[in-house]
Amino acid sequence: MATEGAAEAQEPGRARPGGRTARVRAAVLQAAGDALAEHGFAYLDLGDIARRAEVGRTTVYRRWGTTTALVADLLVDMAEQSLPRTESGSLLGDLRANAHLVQRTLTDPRQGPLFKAVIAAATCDPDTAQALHRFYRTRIAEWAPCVTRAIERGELPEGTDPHEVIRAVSAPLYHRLLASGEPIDPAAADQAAAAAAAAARAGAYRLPHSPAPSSTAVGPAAAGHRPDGH
Amino acid sequence: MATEGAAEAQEPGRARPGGRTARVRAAVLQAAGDALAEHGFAYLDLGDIARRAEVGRTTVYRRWGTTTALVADLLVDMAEQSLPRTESGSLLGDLRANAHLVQRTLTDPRQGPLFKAVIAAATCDPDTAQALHRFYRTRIAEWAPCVTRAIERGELPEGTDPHEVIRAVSAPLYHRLLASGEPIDPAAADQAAAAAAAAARAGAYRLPHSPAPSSTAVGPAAAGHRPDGH
DNA sequence: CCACTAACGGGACTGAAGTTCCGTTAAGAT
DNA sequence: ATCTTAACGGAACTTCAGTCCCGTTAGTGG
Repeated sequence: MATEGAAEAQEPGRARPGGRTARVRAAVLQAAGDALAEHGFAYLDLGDIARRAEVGRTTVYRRWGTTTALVADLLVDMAEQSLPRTESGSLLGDLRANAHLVQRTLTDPRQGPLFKAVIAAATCDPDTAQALHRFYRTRIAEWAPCVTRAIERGELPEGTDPHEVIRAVSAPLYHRLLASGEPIDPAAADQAAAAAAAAARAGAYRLPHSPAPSSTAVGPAAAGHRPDGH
Repeated sequence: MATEGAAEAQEPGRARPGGRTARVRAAVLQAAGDALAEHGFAYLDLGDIARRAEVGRTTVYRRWGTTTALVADLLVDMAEQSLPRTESGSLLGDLRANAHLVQRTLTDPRQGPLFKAVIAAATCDPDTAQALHRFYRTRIAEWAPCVTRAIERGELPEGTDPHEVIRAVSAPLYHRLLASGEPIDPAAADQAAAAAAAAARAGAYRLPHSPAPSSTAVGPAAAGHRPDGH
């Protein structure tokens, strides 16, 4: 899935990735981001992208071919730009920082619509979906350490899945963005962080095959729910 | 905001909503659902819908005009079909039932892709987004009572927002469907339910202006998560 | 049951998305 | 510095989604 096959090896942009080719790619991805943020995925058209990027229409069709493939490449680009991450002393502090970062991103006039569009594109094409999953995997991995720290400090039960905790912070905010339509305000971010922290402390994110939490007396949620590894 | 204005009042299908018109709508919505589930929103085309529904191409264009408008109408239709809801005795039992219902829906070979497509469409058009929000509002409202019961039983703190708890159950599953790509299996459903229950017990979903939980300090989840031994 | 007209549907038309062709530009190798 | 050819880009061409026209069918009210 990851390494390019023989077919893709002869695609344009691989033999001479320097100078002009790189400039064209940057301009096109920039234009694609702008167009997606402005009009949404449905009204994305490659001719418009070419005009905005001031490159030949033919070039865009040859190198990317479809709108979903272009979005997939955009996601690869986005995954490479990682954000600086702050570190407070406590789990809740870190999760709140993460939640507020996501909150600001999703309400940003450019980023919010862009994320909506990118997710829409991913629902239409498996390769684009793969690219999106990778993007989130890298983003989540950047924040996982703060959960690992919390486990080491004894704030969370052994065997808690750090990635799952971080995803739990984002999930309600994305649900607002895409499904419920409820406002994505700082209060929502606080709530998301608090809920994830509480659930994590209660042992809701322990891996299925993790050691039983005998000494780490966690709340009633864990007591009632024995995660049957089936 | 919602009620139809003068402009929409003269749209086809309103003056004579009986017999043929209703049959055409049913056939078209059915065909639209099939097409969305099969190909995704990006490849949805109204000519194809007309062929599948065995109605005139012109009819589809006249009554709905755009793919997003058709999806919006489909969502109105989907909102009208409510699902039967079971009732166990406990909060966790009810939340797990809800989580498993969502899990089964999102992994269903037809429903899963359909929901993806419908959400993609909603990102591209405000009216469709409104229709989607309404759809979820009705679905969430159907399940909210079980949270209200839990509050009455003293399982959850006063002032807990029932809708928010139900949304918290769905959110991680939708995040898997649309963003992370992690599997949506029964274990994920259990986890989602357990996390929502734990967070709710800890008071994470109390309304901002709700009475301070001094006496209502609900049991061990709220108080007992303190890592005493840390 | 009949008249009226809302709504349907076939077919021609149009404009723009996407493809193909081929000459031009510049990246990378020697 | 020079050569090779990967990659770009203008322009003509093709295809088909979306529109328009107008005759036909069938709800609805009298």
